[in-house]
Amino acid sequence: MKVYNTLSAQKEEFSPQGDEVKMYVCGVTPYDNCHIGHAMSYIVFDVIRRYLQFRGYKVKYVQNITDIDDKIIDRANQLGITTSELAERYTSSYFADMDALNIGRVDVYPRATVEIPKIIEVIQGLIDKEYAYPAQGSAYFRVRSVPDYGKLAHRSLESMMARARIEAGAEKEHPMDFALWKASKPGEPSWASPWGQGRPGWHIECSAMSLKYLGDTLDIHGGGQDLIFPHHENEIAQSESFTGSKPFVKYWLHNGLVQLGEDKMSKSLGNLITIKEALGKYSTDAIRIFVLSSHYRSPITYSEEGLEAAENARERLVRVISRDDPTGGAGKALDVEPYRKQFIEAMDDDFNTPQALGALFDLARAINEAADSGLSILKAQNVLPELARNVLGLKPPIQTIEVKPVATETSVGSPTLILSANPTPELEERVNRLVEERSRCRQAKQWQRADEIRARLAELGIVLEDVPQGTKKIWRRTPSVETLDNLLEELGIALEDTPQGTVWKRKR
RNA sequence: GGCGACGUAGCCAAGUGGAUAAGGCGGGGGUCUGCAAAACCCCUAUUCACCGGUUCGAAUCCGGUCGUCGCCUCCA
Repeated sequence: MKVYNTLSAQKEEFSPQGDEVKMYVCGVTPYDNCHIGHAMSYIVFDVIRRYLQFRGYKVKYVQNITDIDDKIIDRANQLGITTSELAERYTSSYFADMDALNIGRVDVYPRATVEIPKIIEVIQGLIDKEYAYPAQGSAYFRVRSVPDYGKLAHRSLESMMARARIEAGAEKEHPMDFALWKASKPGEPSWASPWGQGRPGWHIECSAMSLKYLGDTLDIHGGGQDLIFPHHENEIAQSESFTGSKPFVKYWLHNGLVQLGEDKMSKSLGNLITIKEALGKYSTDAIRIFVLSSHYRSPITYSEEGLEAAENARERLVRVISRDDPTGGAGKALDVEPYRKQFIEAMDDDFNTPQALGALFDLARAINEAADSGLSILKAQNVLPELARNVLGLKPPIQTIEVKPVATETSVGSPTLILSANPTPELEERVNRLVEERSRCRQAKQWQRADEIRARLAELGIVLEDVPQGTKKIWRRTPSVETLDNLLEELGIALEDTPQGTVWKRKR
Protein backbone atom coordinates (compact mmCIF):
# COMPACT_ATOMS: atom_id res chain seq x y z
CA MET A 1 0.00 0.00 0.00
CA LYS A 2 1.41 3.32 -1.09
CA VAL A 3 0.54 6.79 0.10
CA TYR A 4 1.68 10.17 -1.15
CA ASN A 5 3.51 12.07 1.55
CA THR A 6 3.49 15.85 1.23
CA LEU A 7 6.70 16.00 3.25
CA SER A 8 8.76 13.89 0.83
CA ALA A 9 6.64 14.89 -2.17
CA GLN A 10 6.42 11.30 -3.32
CA LYS A 11 4.53 8.08 -2.85
CA GLU A 12 5.88 5.93 -0.05
CA GLU A 13 5.17 2.42 1.14
CA PHE A 14 2.76 2.70 4.05
CA SER A 15 4.09 1.17 7.23
CA PRO A 16 2.67 2.50 10.47
CA GLN A 17 4.62 2.34 13.71
CA GLY A 18 2.40 -0.28 15.27
CA ASP A 19 -0.76 -2.30 14.88
CA GLU A 20 -2.82 0.77 15.54
CA VAL A 21 -2.64 3.56 12.99
CA LYS A 22 -2.55 6.92 14.73
CA MET A 23 -4.45 9.36 12.60
CA TYR A 24 -5.13 13.05 13.14
CA VAL A 25 -7.09 15.32 10.84
CA CYS A 26 -7.58 19.02 11.39
CA GLY A 27 -11.14 19.69 12.41
CA VAL A 28 -13.30 22.76 12.34
CA THR A 29 -13.41 26.15 13.93
CA PRO A 30 -17.11 26.25 14.71
CA TYR A 31 -18.18 29.79 13.92
CA ASP A 32 -20.37 29.08 10.90
CA ASN A 33 -21.97 26.24 8.96
CA CYS A 34 -19.64 23.87 7.17
CA HIS A 35 -19.37 24.05 3.40
CA ILE A 36 -18.67 21.54 0.65
CA GLY A 37 -14.95 22.02 1.10
CA HIS A 38 -15.22 20.62 4.60
CA ALA A 39 -17.37 17.82 3.21
CA MET A 40 -14.67 16.88 0.73
CA SER A 41 -11.93 16.78 3.31
CA TYR A 42 -13.87 14.76 5.85
CA ILE A 43 -15.27 12.38 3.24
CA VAL A 44 -11.75 11.77 1.94
CA PHE A 45 -10.33 10.99 5.36
CA ASP A 46 -13.39 8.99 6.30
CA VAL A 47 -12.72 6.78 3.29
CA ILE A 48 -9.03 6.54 4.16
CA ARG A 49 -9.93 5.47 7.68
CA ARG A 50 -12.48 2.96 6.38
CA TYR A 51 -9.99 1.52 3.92
CA LEU A 52 -7.30 1.13 6.57
CA GLN A 53 -9.80 -0.76 8.69
CA PHE A 54 -10.85 -2.82 5.68
CA ARG A 55 -7.19 -3.74 5.25
CA GLY A 56 -7.09 -4.97 8.84
CA TYR A 57 -5.54 -2.03 10.63
CA LYS A 58 -6.84 -0.71 13.88
CA VAL A 59 -7.18 3.04 13.64
CA LYS A 60 -7.21 5.64 16.36
CA TYR A 61 -8.60 8.75 14.76
CA VAL A 62 -8.53 12.14 16.48
CA GLN A 63 -10.01 15.37 15.21
CA ASN A 64 -9.81 18.67 17.03
CA ILE A 65 -12.48 21.28 17.49
CA THR A 66 -10.92 24.71 17.78
CA ASP A 67 -13.64 26.35 19.79
CA ILE A 68 -11.83 29.57 20.63
CA ASP A 69 -10.17 31.96 18.20
CA ASP A 70 -10.51 35.46 16.74
CA LYS A 71 -13.26 34.57 14.30
CA ILE A 72 -15.33 32.97 17.03
CA ILE A 73 -14.95 36.03 19.22
CA ASP A 74 -15.91 38.39 16.37
CA ARG A 75 -18.91 36.36 15.34
CA ALA A 76 -20.18 35.90 18.88
CA ASN A 77 -19.96 39.64 19.43
CA GLN A 78 -21.91 40.27 16.23
CA LEU A 79 -24.64 37.90 17.33
CA GLY A 80 -24.58 39.08 20.91
CA ILE A 81 -23.98 35.62 22.35
CA THR A 82 -21.08 34.07 24.22
CA THR A 83 -18.27 32.35 22.40
CA SER A 84 -19.19 29.06 23.95
CA GLU A 85 -22.81 29.40 22.85
CA LEU A 86 -21.64 30.10 19.33
CA ALA A 87 -19.15 27.25 19.34
CA GLU A 88 -21.75 24.88 20.73
CA ARG A 89 -24.26 25.84 18.07
CA TYR A 90 -21.91 25.26 15.16
CA THR A 91 -20.31 22.20 16.66
CA SER A 92 -23.76 20.62 16.73
CA SER A 93 -24.32 21.78 13.17
CA TYR A 94 -21.01 20.20 12.20
CA PHE A 95 -21.89 16.86 13.79
CA ALA A 96 -25.29 16.90 12.10
CA ASP A 97 -23.59 17.49 8.75
CA MET A 98 -21.08 14.69 9.32
CA ASP A 99 -23.83 12.27 10.27
CA ALA A 100 -25.89 13.26 7.25
CA LEU A 101 -22.89 12.62 5.00
CA ASN A 102 -22.40 9.20 6.61
CA ILE A 103 -18.98 10.24 7.88
CA GLY A 104 -18.15 8.02 10.83
CA ARG A 105 -17.46 9.65 14.17
CA VAL A 106 -13.81 9.71 15.11
CA ASP A 107 -12.48 8.36 18.39
CA VAL A 108 -11.70 11.61 20.17
CA TYR A 109 -12.87 15.15 19.51
CA PRO A 110 -10.72 17.26 21.83
CA ARG A 111 -11.74 20.89 22.22
CA ALA A 112 -9.24 23.68 22.56
CA THR A 113 -11.01 25.24 25.52
CA VAL A 114 -10.82 22.09 27.60
CA GLU A 115 -7.21 21.33 26.68
CA ILE A 116 -5.77 24.60 27.99
CA PRO A 117 -3.57 22.90 30.61
CA LYS A 118 -1.89 20.73 27.95
CA ILE A 119 -1.52 23.74 25.67
CA ILE A 120 0.14 25.74 28.44
CA GLU A 121 2.40 22.80 29.23
CA VAL A 122 3.60 22.65 25.63
CA ILE A 123 4.15 26.39 25.40
CA GLN A 124 6.06 26.44 28.68
CA GLY A 125 8.18 23.55 27.48
CA LEU A 126 9.02 25.45 24.31
CA ILE A 127 9.92 28.56 26.28
CA ASP A 128 12.10 26.49 28.63
CA LYS A 129 14.00 25.12 25.65
CA GLU A 130 14.24 28.61 24.14
CA TYR A 131 12.21 27.69 21.09
CA ALA A 132 9.74 30.31 22.19
CA TYR A 133 9.63 33.52 24.15
CA PRO A 134 7.04 35.51 26.05
CA ALA A 135 6.42 39.12 25.09
CA GLN A 136 3.91 41.54 26.56
CA GLY A 137 1.55 38.86 27.80
CA SER A 138 1.77 36.80 24.61
CA ALA A 139 4.15 34.03 23.64
CA TYR A 140 5.74 33.49 20.25
CA PHE A 141 7.49 30.64 18.51
CA ARG A 142 10.99 31.51 17.37
CA VAL A 143 11.07 30.21 13.79
CA ARG A 144 14.81 30.79 13.42
CA SER A 145 15.39 28.24 16.17
CA VAL A 146 14.30 25.51 13.76
CA PRO A 147 16.83 25.02 10.95
CA ASP A 148 14.48 22.98 8.78
CA TYR A 149 11.52 25.34 9.13
CA GLY A 150 9.68 25.24 5.79
CA LYS A 151 10.36 21.59 5.04
CA LEU A 152 6.71 20.66 4.62
CA ALA A 153 5.81 23.59 2.41
CA HIS A 154 9.15 23.13 0.59
CA ARG A 155 10.07 26.72 1.11
CA SER A 156 12.87 28.55 2.83
CA LEU A 157 12.39 31.22 5.41
CA GLU A 158 13.92 33.73 3.00
CA SER A 159 11.55 32.88 0.16
CA MET A 160 8.62 33.24 2.52
CA MET A 161 9.81 36.61 3.60
CA ALA A 162 9.81 37.85 0.01
CA ARG A 163 6.10 38.44 0.04
CA ALA A 164 5.15 37.86 3.62
CA ARG A 165 3.09 40.45 5.29
CA ILE A 166 5.20 42.11 7.93
CA GLU A 167 2.97 42.19 10.94
CA ALA A 168 2.82 45.29 13.06
CA GLY A 169 3.58 43.72 16.42
CA ALA A 170 7.03 44.96 17.28
CA GLU A 171 7.04 42.50 20.13
CA LYS A 172 8.05 39.73 17.73
CA GLU A 173 11.73 39.04 17.21
CA HIS A 174 11.23 37.93 13.64
CA PRO A 175 8.32 38.71 11.33
CA MET A 176 7.64 35.01 10.72
CA ASP A 177 7.45 34.17 14.41
CA PHE A 178 3.92 33.09 15.22
CA ALA A 179 1.76 33.36 18.31
CA LEU A 180 1.50 30.42 20.66
CA TRP A 181 -0.43 32.41 23.22
CA LYS A 182 -2.32 35.62 22.63
CA ALA A 183 -2.81 38.16 25.39
CA SER A 184 -6.49 38.96 25.69
CA LYS A 185 -8.07 42.36 25.35
CA PRO A 186 -10.55 43.43 27.98
CA GLY A 187 -13.88 41.66 27.67
CA GLU A 188 -12.51 38.75 25.66
CA PRO A 189 -12.72 35.21 26.96
CA SER A 190 -9.41 34.32 28.55
CA TRP A 191 -7.54 31.78 30.60
CA ALA A 192 -4.81 32.31 33.16
CA SER A 193 -1.30 31.45 32.08
CA PRO A 194 2.27 32.06 33.26
CA TRP A 195 2.34 34.93 30.76
CA GLY A 196 -0.95 36.51 31.77
CA GLN A 197 -4.61 36.23 30.80
CA GLY A 198 -5.03 35.10 27.25
CA ARG A 199 -5.97 32.37 24.82
CA PRO A 200 -4.13 29.85 22.64
CA GLY A 201 -2.79 30.86 19.24
CA TRP A 202 -4.07 29.07 16.17
CA HIS A 203 -1.57 26.25 15.68
CA ILE A 204 -0.68 25.18 19.17
CA GLU A 205 -3.95 23.40 19.95
CA CYS A 206 -3.34 20.81 17.26
CA SER A 207 0.14 20.05 18.57
CA ALA A 208 -1.05 19.81 22.16
CA MET A 209 -4.03 17.61 21.36
CA SER A 210 -2.26 15.27 19.00
CA LEU A 211 0.61 14.80 21.47
CA LYS A 212 -1.84 14.18 24.29
CA TYR A 213 -4.09 11.71 22.51
CA LEU A 214 -1.78 10.04 20.01
CA GLY A 215 1.74 10.44 21.33
CA ASP A 216 4.90 12.02 19.97
CA THR A 217 4.68 10.53 16.49
CA LEU A 218 1.53 10.25 14.41
CA ASP A 219 1.23 7.91 11.47
CA ILE A 220 -1.11 10.07 9.45
CA HIS A 221 -1.86 13.74 9.72
CA GLY A 222 -4.37 15.07 7.24
CA GLY A 223 -6.12 18.21 6.15
CA GLY A 224 -6.80 20.43 3.19
CA GLN A 225 -3.92 21.63 1.04
CA ASP A 226 -4.56 25.14 2.27
CA LEU A 227 -3.35 24.06 5.71
CA ILE A 228 0.13 23.06 4.58
CA PHE A 229 1.39 26.53 5.25
CA PRO A 230 1.44 27.95 7.78
CA HIS A 231 -0.67 25.64 9.94
CA HIS A 232 0.98 22.28 9.47
CA GLU A 233 4.45 23.72 9.03
CA ASN A 234 4.05 25.38 12.41
CA GLU A 235 2.69 22.22 13.98
CA ILE A 236 5.83 20.40 12.93
CA ALA A 237 8.06 23.14 14.31
CA GLN A 238 6.26 23.21 17.65
CA SER A 239 5.83 19.50 18.11
CA GLU A 240 9.30 18.40 17.11
CA SER A 241 10.87 21.15 19.16
CA PHE A 242 8.79 20.25 22.19
CA THR A 243 9.24 16.49 22.12
CA GLY A 244 12.72 16.46 20.65
CA SER A 245 11.70 13.50 18.58
CA LYS A 246 11.34 13.42 14.81
CA PRO A 247 9.30 12.95 12.84
CA PHE A 248 6.18 14.40 14.37
CA VAL A 249 4.24 12.77 11.54
CA LYS A 250 5.20 9.86 9.30
CA TYR A 251 2.77 10.59 6.48
CA TRP A 252 1.32 14.00 5.70
CA LEU A 253 -1.81 13.67 3.54
CA HIS A 254 -3.49 16.69 1.98
CA ASN A 255 -6.66 16.80 -0.03
CA GLY A 256 -7.24 19.13 -2.98
CA LEU A 257 -9.59 22.04 -2.57
CA VAL A 258 -13.13 22.48 -3.79
CA GLN A 259 -13.49 25.17 -6.40
CA LEU A 260 -16.65 27.01 -7.18
CA GLY A 261 -16.45 28.43 -10.66
CA GLU A 262 -13.11 30.16 -11.00
CA ASP A 263 -12.06 30.35 -7.40
CA LYS A 264 -11.50 28.28 -4.34
CA MET A 265 -14.57 27.97 -2.20
CA SER A 266 -13.79 29.80 0.98
CA LYS A 267 -15.36 31.76 3.74
CA SER A 268 -13.36 34.87 3.04
CA LEU A 269 -14.40 34.91 -0.62
CA GLY A 270 -18.00 34.34 0.37
CA ASN A 271 -18.54 31.93 -2.51
CA LEU A 272 -19.56 28.85 -0.68
CA ILE A 273 -22.18 26.16 -0.79
CA THR A 274 -22.95 24.80 2.64
CA ILE A 275 -23.30 21.11 3.28
CA LYS A 276 -26.90 21.70 4.29
CA GLU A 277 -27.66 23.41 0.97
CA ALA A 278 -26.10 20.55 -0.98
CA LEU A 279 -27.96 17.95 1.06
CA GLY A 280 -31.17 19.78 0.29
CA LYS A 281 -30.63 19.05 -3.38
CA TYR A 282 -28.61 15.86 -3.59
CA SER A 283 -28.38 12.56 -1.79
CA THR A 284 -25.53 11.69 0.56
CA ASP A 285 -24.34 9.02 -1.84
CA ALA A 286 -24.33 11.43 -4.78
CA ILE A 287 -22.19 13.87 -2.82
CA ARG A 288 -19.82 11.12 -1.79
CA ILE A 289 -19.59 9.73 -5.32
CA PHE A 290 -18.99 13.23 -6.64
CA VAL A 291 -16.11 13.73 -4.23
CA LEU A 292 -14.64 10.28 -4.76
CA SER A 293 -14.84 10.52 -8.56
CA SER A 294 -11.68 12.59 -8.53
CA HIS A 295 -8.45 11.70 -6.85
CA TYR A 296 -8.33 13.20 -3.35
CA ARG A 297 -5.23 15.28 -4.11
CA SER A 298 -6.82 16.96 -7.12
CA PRO A 299 -9.03 19.99 -6.83
CA ILE A 300 -12.67 19.51 -7.74
CA THR A 301 -15.13 22.03 -9.06
CA TYR A 302 -18.56 22.02 -7.53
CA SER A 303 -21.22 22.00 -10.22
CA GLU A 304 -24.88 21.12 -10.50
CA GLU A 305 -24.11 18.97 -13.56
CA GLY A 306 -21.45 17.07 -11.67
CA LEU A 307 -23.74 16.34 -8.76
CA GLU A 308 -26.57 15.32 -11.07
CA ALA A 309 -24.24 12.96 -12.92
CA ALA A 310 -23.23 11.49 -9.58
CA GLU A 311 -26.88 11.10 -8.63
CA ASN A 312 -27.52 9.12 -11.80
CA ALA A 313 -24.41 7.02 -11.28
CA ARG A 314 -25.58 6.27 -7.77
CA GLU A 315 -28.94 5.07 -9.06
CA ARG A 316 -27.11 2.60 -11.28
CA LEU A 317 -25.36 1.06 -8.28
CA VAL A 318 -28.54 1.01 -6.22
CA ARG A 319 -30.45 -0.77 -8.94
CA VAL A 320 -27.77 -3.43 -9.28
CA ILE A 321 -27.75 -4.11 -5.58
CA SER A 322 -31.52 -4.37 -5.46
CA ARG A 323 -31.88 -6.73 -8.43
CA ASP A 324 -33.38 -10.14 -7.87
CA ASP A 325 -31.17 -13.18 -8.24
CA PRO A 326 -32.59 -15.19 -11.17
CA THR A 327 -31.53 -18.47 -9.58
CA GLY A 328 -32.74 -17.67 -6.09
CA GLY A 329 -29.11 -17.84 -5.02
CA ALA A 330 -28.69 -21.49 -5.86
CA GLY A 331 -27.33 -21.31 -9.39
CA LYS A 332 -23.88 -21.02 -10.87
CA ALA A 333 -22.38 -17.81 -9.56
CA LEU A 334 -20.57 -14.89 -11.08
CA ASP A 335 -16.91 -14.71 -10.11
CA VAL A 336 -16.35 -11.43 -8.32
CA GLU A 337 -12.69 -11.84 -7.42
CA PRO A 338 -11.24 -9.98 -10.42
CA TYR A 339 -13.31 -6.93 -9.55
CA ARG A 340 -12.51 -7.08 -5.87
CA LYS A 341 -8.84 -7.34 -6.71
CA GLN A 342 -9.08 -4.41 -9.11
CA PHE A 343 -10.74 -2.36 -6.38
CA ILE A 344 -8.09 -3.18 -3.79
CA GLU A 345 -5.23 -2.49 -6.18
CA ALA A 346 -6.69 0.91 -6.92
CA MET A 347 -7.15 1.79 -3.25
CA ASP A 348 -3.69 0.49 -2.41
CA ASP A 349 -2.25 3.05 -4.79
CA ASP A 350 -2.65 6.19 -2.73
CA PHE A 351 -6.39 5.72 -2.32
CA ASN A 352 -7.24 5.96 -5.99
CA THR A 353 -10.99 6.18 -5.49
CA PRO A 354 -11.84 7.10 -9.11
CA GLN A 355 -10.25 3.87 -10.24
CA ALA A 356 -11.86 1.95 -7.39
CA LEU A 357 -15.23 3.33 -8.42
CA GLY A 358 -14.43 2.20 -11.94
CA ALA A 359 -13.98 -1.33 -10.61
CA LEU A 360 -17.33 -1.07 -8.86
CA PHE A 361 -19.06 0.02 -12.05
CA ASP A 362 -17.38 -2.78 -13.97
CA LEU A 363 -18.72 -5.16 -11.35
CA ALA A 364 -22.15 -3.59 -11.66
CA ARG A 365 -22.20 -4.28 -15.38
CA ALA A 366 -20.98 -7.82 -14.81
CA ILE A 367 -23.76 -8.42 -12.30
CA ASN A 368 -26.44 -7.14 -14.66
CA GLU A 369 -25.00 -9.21 -17.45
CA ALA A 370 -24.89 -12.31 -15.25
CA ALA A 371 -28.42 -11.81 -14.04
CA ASP A 372 -29.64 -11.36 -17.61
CA SER A 373 -28.05 -14.64 -18.58
CA GLY A 374 -29.32 -16.56 -15.59
CA LEU A 375 -26.29 -16.74 -13.33
CA SER A 376 -26.51 -16.33 -9.58
CA ILE A 377 -25.57 -12.81 -8.54
CA LEU A 378 -26.21 -13.10 -4.82
CA LYS A 379 -22.56 -13.35 -3.85
CA ALA A 380 -21.56 -10.56 -6.16
CA GLN A 381 -24.35 -8.45 -4.76
CA ASN A 382 -22.84 -8.90 -1.34
CA VAL A 383 -19.38 -7.91 -2.48
CA LEU A 384 -20.51 -4.74 -4.22
CA PRO A 385 -22.17 -3.23 -1.16
CA GLU A 386 -19.38 -4.50 1.06
CA LEU A 387 -16.96 -2.34 -0.87
CA ALA A 388 -19.38 0.50 -1.52
CA ARG A 389 -20.59 0.66 2.07
CA ASN A 390 -17.64 -0.36 4.18
CA VAL A 391 -14.94 1.36 2.18
CA LEU A 392 -16.53 4.20 0.26
CA GLY A 393 -19.18 4.80 2.90
CA LEU A 394 -22.08 4.77 0.51
CA LYS A 395 -25.50 3.98 1.87
CA PRO A 396 -27.49 2.46 -0.93
CA PRO A 397 -31.14 2.13 0.03
CA ILE A 398 -32.69 -1.27 0.36
CA GLN A 399 -35.43 -2.47 -1.89
CA THR A 400 -38.56 -3.58 -0.19
CA ILE A 401 -40.92 -6.07 -1.66
CA GLU A 402 -44.42 -6.20 -0.36
CA VAL A 403 -45.71 -9.71 -0.62
CA LYS A 404 -49.42 -10.22 -0.63
CA PRO A 405 -50.56 -13.70 0.38
CA VAL A 406 -53.40 -13.76 -2.14
CA ALA A 407 -52.95 -12.61 -5.68
CA THR A 408 -55.45 -9.95 -6.50
CA GLU A 409 -56.36 -8.34 -9.74
CA THR A 410 -54.45 -5.29 -8.69
CA SER A 411 -50.73 -4.96 -8.29
CA VAL A 412 -50.36 -3.88 -4.70
CA GLY A 413 -47.91 -6.68 -4.03
CA SER A 414 -45.20 -5.08 -6.10
CA PRO A 415 -41.58 -4.15 -5.50
CA THR A 416 -40.71 -0.72 -4.24
CA LEU A 417 -37.39 1.05 -4.51
CA ILE A 418 -36.95 4.12 -2.40
CA LEU A 419 -34.22 6.30 -3.87
CA SER A 420 -34.80 9.46 -1.88
CA ALA A 421 -38.19 9.93 -0.43
CA ASN A 422 -40.20 9.30 2.70
CA PRO A 423 -43.21 7.30 1.67
CA THR A 424 -45.66 7.54 4.55
CA PRO A 425 -48.57 5.10 4.77
CA GLU A 426 -50.90 7.88 3.59
CA LEU A 427 -48.78 8.46 0.51
CA GLU A 428 -48.30 4.79 -0.18
CA GLU A 429 -52.01 4.15 0.02
CA ARG A 430 -52.69 6.79 -2.60
CA VAL A 431 -49.89 5.68 -4.88
CA ASN A 432 -51.01 2.08 -4.62
CA ARG A 433 -54.49 3.21 -5.55
CA LEU A 434 -53.11 4.88 -8.66
CA VAL A 435 -51.00 1.86 -9.53
CA GLU A 436 -54.04 -0.37 -9.18
CA GLU A 437 -56.05 1.89 -11.38
CA ARG A 438 -53.29 1.82 -13.99
CA SER A 439 -53.11 -1.98 -13.85
CA ARG A 440 -56.83 -2.18 -14.34
CA CYS A 441 -56.53 0.07 -17.38
CA ARG A 442 -53.69 -2.00 -18.78
CA GLN A 443 -55.69 -5.17 -18.43
CA ALA A 444 -58.53 -3.46 -20.22
CA LYS A 445 -56.01 -2.23 -22.82
CA GLN A 446 -56.86 1.36 -22.03
CA TRP A 447 -53.29 2.35 -22.80
CA GLN A 448 -53.85 6.06 -22.94
CA ARG A 449 -55.22 6.35 -19.42
CA ALA A 450 -52.63 3.91 -18.10
CA ASP A 451 -49.80 5.90 -19.65
CA GLU A 452 -51.20 9.13 -18.33
CA ILE A 453 -51.20 7.82 -14.77
CA ARG A 454 -47.60 6.75 -15.20
CA ALA A 455 -46.63 10.12 -16.66
CA ARG A 456 -48.41 12.09 -13.94
CA LEU A 457 -46.81 10.05 -11.17
CA ALA A 458 -43.41 10.48 -12.79
CA GLU A 459 -43.90 14.23 -12.66
CA LEU A 460 -44.46 13.87 -8.93
CA GLY A 461 -41.26 11.88 -8.49
CA ILE A 462 -42.62 8.35 -8.55
CA VAL A 463 -41.50 6.26 -11.48
CA LEU A 464 -43.40 3.14 -12.46
CA GLU A 465 -41.72 0.26 -14.22
CA ASP A 466 -43.50 -2.87 -15.34
CA VAL A 467 -41.52 -5.89 -14.20
CA PRO A 468 -42.42 -9.59 -14.02
CA GLN A 469 -43.55 -9.30 -10.39
CA GLY A 470 -45.92 -6.47 -11.16
CA THR A 471 -45.36 -2.76 -11.23
CA LYS A 472 -42.23 -1.49 -9.56
CA LYS A 473 -42.51 1.83 -7.77
CA ILE A 474 -39.41 3.97 -7.61
CA TRP A 475 -39.63 6.88 -5.21
CA ARG A 476 -37.35 9.69 -6.31
CA ARG A 477 -39.10 12.45 -4.42
CA THR A 478 -41.83 12.74 -1.85
CA PRO A 479 -45.02 14.29 -3.23
CA SER A 480 -47.57 15.86 -0.95
CA VAL A 481 -50.77 14.07 -0.02
CA GLU A 482 -52.70 16.94 -1.57
CA THR A 483 -51.14 16.60 -5.02
CA LEU A 484 -51.89 12.90 -5.00
CA ASP A 485 -55.45 13.56 -3.88
CA ASN A 486 -55.86 16.07 -6.67
CA LEU A 487 -54.60 13.53 -9.16
CA LEU A 488 -56.97 10.89 -7.82
CA GLU A 489 -59.80 13.37 -7.94
CA GLU A 490 -58.97 14.24 -11.52
CA LEU A 491 -59.02 10.59 -12.43
CA GLY A 492 -62.36 10.15 -10.71
CA ILE A 493 -61.19 8.24 -7.67
CA ALA A 494 -62.13 9.58 -4.26
CA LEU A 495 -62.40 8.76 -0.61
CA GLU A 496 -65.87 8.09 0.57
CA ASP A 497 -67.22 7.57 4.07
CA THR A 498 -69.36 4.47 4.30
CA PRO A 499 -70.79 2.53 7.22
CA GLN A 500 -67.81 0.17 6.82
CA GLY A 501 -65.33 3.01 7.17
CA THR A 502 -63.58 5.22 4.71
CA VAL A 503 -62.97 3.54 1.36
CA TRP A 504 -61.70 4.45 -2.05
CA LYS A 505 -64.40 4.62 -4.69
CA ARG A 506 -64.20 5.05 -8.40
CA LYS A 507 -66.73 7.58 -9.44
CA ARG A 508 -68.44 7.24 -12.73
C1' G B 1 8.00 37.86 -7.50
C1' G B 2 8.83 32.72 -5.09
C1' C B 3 6.94 27.57 -4.49
C1' G B 4 3.64 23.88 -6.39
C1' A B 5 -0.25 21.49 -9.28
C1' C B 6 -2.86 20.84 -13.64
C1' G B 7 -4.35 21.00 -19.21
C1' U B 8 -6.98 13.37 -21.73
C1' A B 9 -13.97 12.50 -25.78
C1' G B 10 -19.92 17.02 -25.43
C1' C B 11 -19.10 17.13 -19.67
C1' C B 12 -16.55 14.75 -15.32
C1' A B 13 -12.31 11.63 -14.71
C1' A B 14 -8.43 7.31 -14.36
C1' G B 15 -4.04 5.98 -16.79
C1' U B 16 2.50 8.67 -16.06
C1' G B 17 7.47 4.66 -21.04
C1' G B 18 5.40 -0.61 -24.55
C1' A B 19 0.26 -4.77 -27.21
C1' U B 20 -7.44 -2.37 -28.20
C1' A B 21 -6.29 5.27 -23.98
C1' A B 22 -10.53 2.65 -17.45
C1' G B 23 -15.06 4.24 -15.50
C1' G B 24 -19.32 7.68 -14.80
C1' C B 25 -22.74 11.28 -17.00
C1' G B 26 -24.79 12.78 -21.64
C1' G B 27 -25.95 11.52 -26.93
C1' G B 28 -27.15 8.01 -31.24
C1' G B 29 -28.66 2.97 -32.92
C1' G B 30 -30.44 -2.01 -31.57
C1' U B 31 -32.63 -6.22 -28.34
C1' C B 32 -36.65 -6.55 -24.75
C1' U B 33 -41.69 -4.07 -23.79
C1' G B 34 -48.74 -2.83 -25.49
C1' C B 35 -45.70 1.67 -25.18
C1' A B 36 -42.12 2.91 -21.78
C1' A B 37 -38.45 2.33 -17.97
C1' A B 38 -34.57 -0.72 -16.33
C1' A B 39 -30.95 -4.09 -18.21
C1' C B 40 -27.82 -5.78 -22.10
C1' C B 41 -25.20 -5.11 -27.06
C1' C B 42 -23.00 -1.59 -30.67
C1' C B 43 -21.35 3.43 -31.76
C1' U B 44 -19.69 8.41 -29.58
C1' A B 45 -10.78 10.52 -28.30
C1' U B 46 -6.39 7.01 -34.73
C1' U B 47 -5.61 10.47 -30.03
C1' C B 48 -3.95 12.82 -24.81
C1' A B 49 -3.06 22.07 -24.89
C1' C B 50 0.88 23.42 -28.56
C1' C B 51 6.11 23.09 -30.47
C1' G B 52 10.74 20.68 -30.35
C1' G B 53 13.93 16.71 -28.21
C1' U B 54 15.37 11.74 -25.90
C1' U B 55 13.95 6.57 -27.18
C1' C B 56 13.22 0.73 -31.19
C1' G B 57 8.74 2.86 -28.76
C1' A B 58 5.86 8.82 -25.16
C1' A B 59 -0.53 10.96 -23.27
C1' U B 60 3.44 9.20 -20.04
C1' C B 61 10.60 11.38 -19.73
C1' C B 62 13.36 16.35 -20.98
C1' G B 63 13.20 21.63 -22.80
C1' G B 64 10.23 25.63 -24.43
C1' U B 65 5.38 28.17 -25.43
C1' C B 66 0.33 29.14 -24.22
C1' G B 67 -3.63 28.55 -20.67
C1' U B 68 -5.99 27.39 -15.79
C1' C B 69 -5.63 26.90 -10.58
C1' G B 70 -3.61 26.67 -5.49
C1' C B 71 -0.16 28.32 -1.57
C1' C B 72 3.08 32.34 0.12
C1' U B 73 -2.53 36.05 4.67
C1' C B 74 -7.90 33.46 8.08
C1' C B 75 -9.23 28.87 5.47
C1' A B 76 -10.86 21.66 4.87
